[in-house]
Amino acid sequence: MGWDQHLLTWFNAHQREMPWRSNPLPYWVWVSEIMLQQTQVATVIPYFNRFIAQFPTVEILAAANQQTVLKAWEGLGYYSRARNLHKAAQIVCNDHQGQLPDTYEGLQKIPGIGPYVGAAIASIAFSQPVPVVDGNVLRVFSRFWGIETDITKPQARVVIFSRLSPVIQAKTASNFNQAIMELGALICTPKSPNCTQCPLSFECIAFQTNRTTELPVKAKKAATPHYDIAVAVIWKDGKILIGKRKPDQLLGGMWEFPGGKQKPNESLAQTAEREATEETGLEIRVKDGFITVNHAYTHFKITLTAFNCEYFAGLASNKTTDEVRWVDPEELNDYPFPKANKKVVEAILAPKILAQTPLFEV
DNA sequence: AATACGGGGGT
DNA sequence: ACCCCAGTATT
Repeated sequence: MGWDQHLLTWFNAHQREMPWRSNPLPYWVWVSEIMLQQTQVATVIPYFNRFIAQFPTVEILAAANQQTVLKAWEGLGYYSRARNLHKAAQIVCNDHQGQLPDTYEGLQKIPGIGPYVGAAIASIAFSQPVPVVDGNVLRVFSRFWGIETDITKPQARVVIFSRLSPVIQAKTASNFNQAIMELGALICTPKSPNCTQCPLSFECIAFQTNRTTELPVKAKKAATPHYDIAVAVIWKDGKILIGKRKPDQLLGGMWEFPGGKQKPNESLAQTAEREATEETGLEIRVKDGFITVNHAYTHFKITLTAFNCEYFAGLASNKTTDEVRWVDPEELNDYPFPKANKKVVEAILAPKILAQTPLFEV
């Protein structure tokens, strides 16, 4: 029996339940695979269930507005995935009669679908014998075949894709691809792989030569910089000013409080006032800071401090954002906020019990 | 080929 | 702290 058969047998016995596995409709596979990019299964499951309940078909997704889709994506990150999925749904409905292309090449013409998702949909939804090459696959086969190509280099994908292509078969393409990824997630883990339970260990070069800690070869990432950020929660007649970030940038289409990076020789309160004026044209004055949030993005880290601010003068304008809007505090949860700003929203809305002093002593 | 792009979980 | 995660688009 070949190693691929051992893999499939193991998968039949050990695969996890996932909502999109119960019924691999192309639309479900599509949505799940977009969500699963750089995101663990456990994180995706609740988002997937809510998303399918809210947008049960590609037509309903296409008809939704982008803000609704971003709100459904709120907290999941990589928001270009949501913007591309929404745009792609409209393309599929307008140009493809609501049907996804059913080939590896055709799928990759759809926005947001690259080599991985193209192969995943082609194999899982359409039984095409195309191998997926994700982070799990790179790790599993670097070890299994003793490949020493740095898996952060594009070349590693080419090498492993071409070696898997003659192995994968149409009849079992869906399970074959999912089995490798499941093996990578459950057994052939980055640290301390569970080789004693691995169905491929009998032929695994890394295991047989005791090199599982040396493979895969992977270049280290540079340390990310840290920035101090101040944001202004500007109050006027009981409303708060928020801005919508421009599309196709970091956190595009999401809402935020005006603010930015602290400059040298500047207090955080001064940062909040300067940035708020630069971004909105308003004249404001900081009253008090009320929360500090630490947050890590992909390429940098921030410490964000939020200040309650008093409005003095000016007409709010969208100098650096797509749109600015005065909203009631109770309306804040209707808007999609990225994580760090969401924590500021929660602090605004939280009852300030601890800050209150008793009205009278007994 | 290199870089930008979120956020959560594991060690 | 650092690494990793069912990657893609852009340069």
